[in-house]
Amino acid sequence: MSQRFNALSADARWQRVWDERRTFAADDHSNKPKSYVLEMFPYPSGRIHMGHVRNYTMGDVLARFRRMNGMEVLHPMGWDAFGMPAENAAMEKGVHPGGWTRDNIATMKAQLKRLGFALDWTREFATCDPEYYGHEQALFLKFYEAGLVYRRESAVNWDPVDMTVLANEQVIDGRGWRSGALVEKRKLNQWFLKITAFAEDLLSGLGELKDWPEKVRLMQENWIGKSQGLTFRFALNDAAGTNEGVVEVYTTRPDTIFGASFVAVAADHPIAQAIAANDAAVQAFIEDCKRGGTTAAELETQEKKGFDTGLTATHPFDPFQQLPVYIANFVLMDYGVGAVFGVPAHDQRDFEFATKYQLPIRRVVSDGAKDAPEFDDAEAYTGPGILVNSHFLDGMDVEDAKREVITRAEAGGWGEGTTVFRLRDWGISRQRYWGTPIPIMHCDGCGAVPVPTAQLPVKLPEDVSFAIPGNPLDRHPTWKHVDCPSCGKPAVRETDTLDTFADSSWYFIRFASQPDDKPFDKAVAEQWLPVGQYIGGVEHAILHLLYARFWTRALQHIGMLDVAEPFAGLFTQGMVTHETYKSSDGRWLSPGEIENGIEVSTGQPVTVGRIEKMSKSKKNTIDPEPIVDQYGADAVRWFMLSDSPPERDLEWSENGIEGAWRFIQRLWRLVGDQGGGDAGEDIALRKVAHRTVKGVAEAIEGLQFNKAVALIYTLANAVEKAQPSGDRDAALATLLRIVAPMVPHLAEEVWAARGGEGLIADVAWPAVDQAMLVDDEVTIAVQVNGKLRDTLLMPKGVAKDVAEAQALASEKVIRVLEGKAPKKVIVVPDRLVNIVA
RNA sequence: GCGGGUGUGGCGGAAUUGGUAGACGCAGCGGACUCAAAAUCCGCCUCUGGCAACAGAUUGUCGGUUCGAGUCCGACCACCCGUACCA
Repeated sequence: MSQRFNALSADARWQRVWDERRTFAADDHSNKPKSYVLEMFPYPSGRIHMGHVRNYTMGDVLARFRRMNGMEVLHPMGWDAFGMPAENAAMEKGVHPGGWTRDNIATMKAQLKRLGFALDWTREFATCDPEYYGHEQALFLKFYEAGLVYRRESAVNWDPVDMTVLANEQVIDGRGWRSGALVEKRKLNQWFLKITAFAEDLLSGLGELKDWPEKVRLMQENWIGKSQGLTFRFALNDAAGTNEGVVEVYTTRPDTIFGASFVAVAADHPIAQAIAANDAAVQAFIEDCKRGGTTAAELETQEKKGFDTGLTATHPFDPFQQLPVYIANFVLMDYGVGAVFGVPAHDQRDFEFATKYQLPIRRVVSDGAKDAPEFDDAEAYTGPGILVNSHFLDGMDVEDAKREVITRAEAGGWGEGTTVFRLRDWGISRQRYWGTPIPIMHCDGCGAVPVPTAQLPVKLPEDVSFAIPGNPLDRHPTWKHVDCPSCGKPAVRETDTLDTFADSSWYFIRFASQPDDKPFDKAVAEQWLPVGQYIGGVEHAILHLLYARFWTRALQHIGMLDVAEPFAGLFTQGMVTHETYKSSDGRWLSPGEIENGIEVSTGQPVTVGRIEKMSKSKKNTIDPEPIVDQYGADAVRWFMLSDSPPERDLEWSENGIEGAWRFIQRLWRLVGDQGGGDAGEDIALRKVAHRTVKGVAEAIEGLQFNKAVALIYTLANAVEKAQPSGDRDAALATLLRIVAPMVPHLAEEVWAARGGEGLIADVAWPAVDQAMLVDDEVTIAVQVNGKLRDTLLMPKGVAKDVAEAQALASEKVIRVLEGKAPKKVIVVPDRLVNIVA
């Protein structure tokens, strides 16, 4: 074997062999135990970035490891190919979104191939393939039949200059990103999926996902946001005291009802709308509420504004107390019933509102220190406590008081205890071209009519223009004009397309089974599902993962698939980061524009900024492809796995990849060594080898690749230092196998050179001899008052009193004790002795 | 604003889940080999004081529980992710 590992030739050779032999094509009919390893499929943005490399390397190591452990592994790849960037490219460069996307896919596929991932490319598809989105349309119609789809008005960001809907991302500081116009909310009729029908199931299902990160389950739980509260009605009166009907409110704090000082309704609440009909001032205020975008962060942080309607609401427990009714910009029509009562002393938002409009602030829950009705603290008290100034509730704790108010409201017939979820139905309408057409037609006579299944897929027209803003489907001359399948009269197609989250809500099912005539085959898909290990960025912790969970449950609900949870195991990996650089005049600079701290083009010194996520805007990206050219796939893979724990950020560094490359070469020299055939024993080395095998296996299964790497270094170090022996030869053979999932090209090359049979990709993971894992000696720490003073080498399992006696006999201990008698001695077997003096 | 997370040497991190803090790697320093360099190999490497033995300090900050805290509890600080039309 040559002195150096020639990565470039080895990479190409083995990638070709794996391709030709279809080594990683999963067999639906295998009788081996099945394992589905999946990484979140990429959006074809142009080129592979380091985040992809890291994500797919992790999944690849696990997939290869499971193959070596006798499993039939499904490890597929495809493309999340619909989305806004393709339309942006179309507008900026005059290309077709489809062509742009296809080109990107070709580039990125070639780049992925060069990293030697053990992927089943036979199952590849892109979500923009009509074969895929046609089946998605079929699923949409199944959901429609099952009553899980409906249409209603909902607000979008509206750019009044470009006359177009903007994504939240396209609103910058309240203005449209192209026109610069102030964005406003506008209501459109849009399609929704009834995810709230599954709120309870999606919540309780989290309990079964024990192989999900706790943080993701928590985030989803809070997102679904189940709360118990009271829905009740205030009698509504005008200024003259005449009854004007009722206003219904929802609250999670019925206990604080005696602290109420106002009622607030949303700007689009029917009461607000009714008053506005003949009051210009109210109308103006409601118009004012429409300013700005639709994001929660914007709504929550904007200035709290209210408009006093002049109406009052009668307190249900006190007919003499009248609460002013406001229209407020912070009340959302989408949550609860679109109206709340304000308790300034015990809700921070209400507190700010009351302060601004000089409404009473009355304490009704004691914080333990104060209980007078006058409230003079700087902020609301929202903690637990005992009710005060609340008539019959006085003396109760918060929970008891909630129950008491609900009981009385129900008895009095003016309210009921209700469960409300924060989760809102999934708005799936997008006023855009590059997405799955929603397979509905609108007929004047018949209303919304589903496209007949035989007419699927509803394909996107190719001849579209992006010269002007707005949805090209809407202004296409012919595409939307059809005959109603029900009555035959002229009708129009729905021109909204589906949210791309719909595409990614079932792609993992299509990977498992992809017949031509239906979205998937139930029995085949169920063989693979749920996905055993799903890996991707934590930024998807809520939306994508919740939508996919919902979609799967909806399929189960309509009997198409008997799987409740799509992803049994989830792992969220960290980002790849890099230093940022700025020129002397404040421009971002890419690493390539700098040499030795000097900007090459100007000769000016460069400022090194913070380490941040690689992004085009900060110019701190490193293109993986030239790195692979220079160092080979294995070095890149090794670097991606080393050092940083996978769930944390990984800082890309030149030193890091250099170090990985050096280790690859060292490994090559080491495992390339044929060994001397020496029969001698080296029990210590044998122990290290077996421990390493066990430790690496556990680390890979636990996706703790940095630990696996550290263990492999330890074994490599031990083998290098060892004298020739049969155990050394065995350790080398072991080392080769355990690095195979991480550096597969090098491993195949050595395996072949050493005359190994077949591919190392198909070889079994080494067996562990349990006897090699036990130690007969242990090092015991000796502490005085918890401070380490000495260590003792003792036989494993030594009796407590022996350990104690030896510890007390230690010279160092005697010196520290200075003749004082120990008060107490704590002995932890095989671990430590702590002398309390 | 709200929800979630992270914080340990010069750097990335490890720590048997309450029991010897700093494994392993990177960088650095010293040495070997070489005419020289690269590569490789050997050694040192948390900080402070000390020639050393050794002593003291140290896991974002402050406080608490415990024989013993990186790990548990409370308060705070900084940064990151998400916030429903970016994917």
